Amino acid sequence: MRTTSVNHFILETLQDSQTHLNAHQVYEQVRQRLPSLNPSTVYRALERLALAGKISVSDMGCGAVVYEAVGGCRHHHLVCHGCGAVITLGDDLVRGWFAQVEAGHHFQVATNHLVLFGYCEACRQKGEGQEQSLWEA
Amino acid sequence: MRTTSVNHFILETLQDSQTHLNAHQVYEQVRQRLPSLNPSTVYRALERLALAGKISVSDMGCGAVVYEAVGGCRHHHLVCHGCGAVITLGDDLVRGWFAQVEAGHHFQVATNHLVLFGYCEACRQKGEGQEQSLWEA
DNA sequence: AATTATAATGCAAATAATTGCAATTGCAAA
DNA sequence: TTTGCAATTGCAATTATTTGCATTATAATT
Ligand SMILES: [Zn+2]
Ligand SMILES: [Zn+2]
Ligand SMILES: [Zn+2]
Ligand SMILES: [Zn+2]
Repeated sequence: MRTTSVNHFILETLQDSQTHLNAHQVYEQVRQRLPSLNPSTVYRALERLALAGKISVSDMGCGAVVYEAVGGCRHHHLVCHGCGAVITLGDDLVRGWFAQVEAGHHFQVATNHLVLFGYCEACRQKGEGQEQSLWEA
Repeated sequence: MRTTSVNHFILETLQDSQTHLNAHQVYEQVRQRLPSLNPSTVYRALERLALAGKISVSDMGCGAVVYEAVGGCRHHHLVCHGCGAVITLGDDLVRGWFAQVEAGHHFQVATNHLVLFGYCEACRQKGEGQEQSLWEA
């Protein structure tokens, strides 16, 4: 990966924001410094940075895929299908399990920002996620 | 969820194919029985079936999201970034870990087809996934 | 500094997926 | 059955993302 200004600015933007940004948000930020920037350049740079392990790429149910800088303390998330709540999961529990998977399958896991969907306590009590239908087997 | 023919045919298509199909493939299949079918109807029906837990939705790195019927024996996958190899992971190891996550966070995990990316043994030996850059901290 | 090979970019076009809205349909209550 | 409501659909427009190709820029080599 070459040291282009786009790579640099995107990484800087994600590191500074410390949150999940979608491609358009990254584009708008970086465009302030590189006015001639093209959206497809951003998509390609994001893909590059992700493959290099410098950022994470995740579908968190927000319509567009979101990106985040992968810093010293990794983390993961639980996202509620009912209310959209995002719970952060430390890396300890995840790393340990990944190690098990790796050991059992001769495979090196690179996923650096796992997102699991489900239902939070509040939504579960409201009955969310209990959809039934006439089709049940 | 109502018992519409679209819901029925989509579910049947996915159950019969026993593989991962993308939205366009599902559309083509079902359209043979419902010629006036519209793609957006398929997307919406797929979303519905997924929310009801009858099918899984996953990005397996094929460009388009893929869907699969969730049958009796659940499974998950490891996908190699280097060569695209897809390794199937039984549900036992996954279910156990999900239970841990659920217990620790008052959250009911609904993810029914987990996909982890990484590098297979062969690609690891070829040096894939070892990309370095001039930027290393 | 000039040359070369290849990675990165811009642009336009293609593909994938979502959304608003009016018309239709399934389902259940009357 | 008939009626009424809400879920579902088609269609067009919008948004999100990818891709082909010609051009430009980076970094190594001469
Ligand atoms: Zn995060
Ligand atoms: Zn919730
Ligand atoms: Zn599968
Ligand atoms: Zn591989």
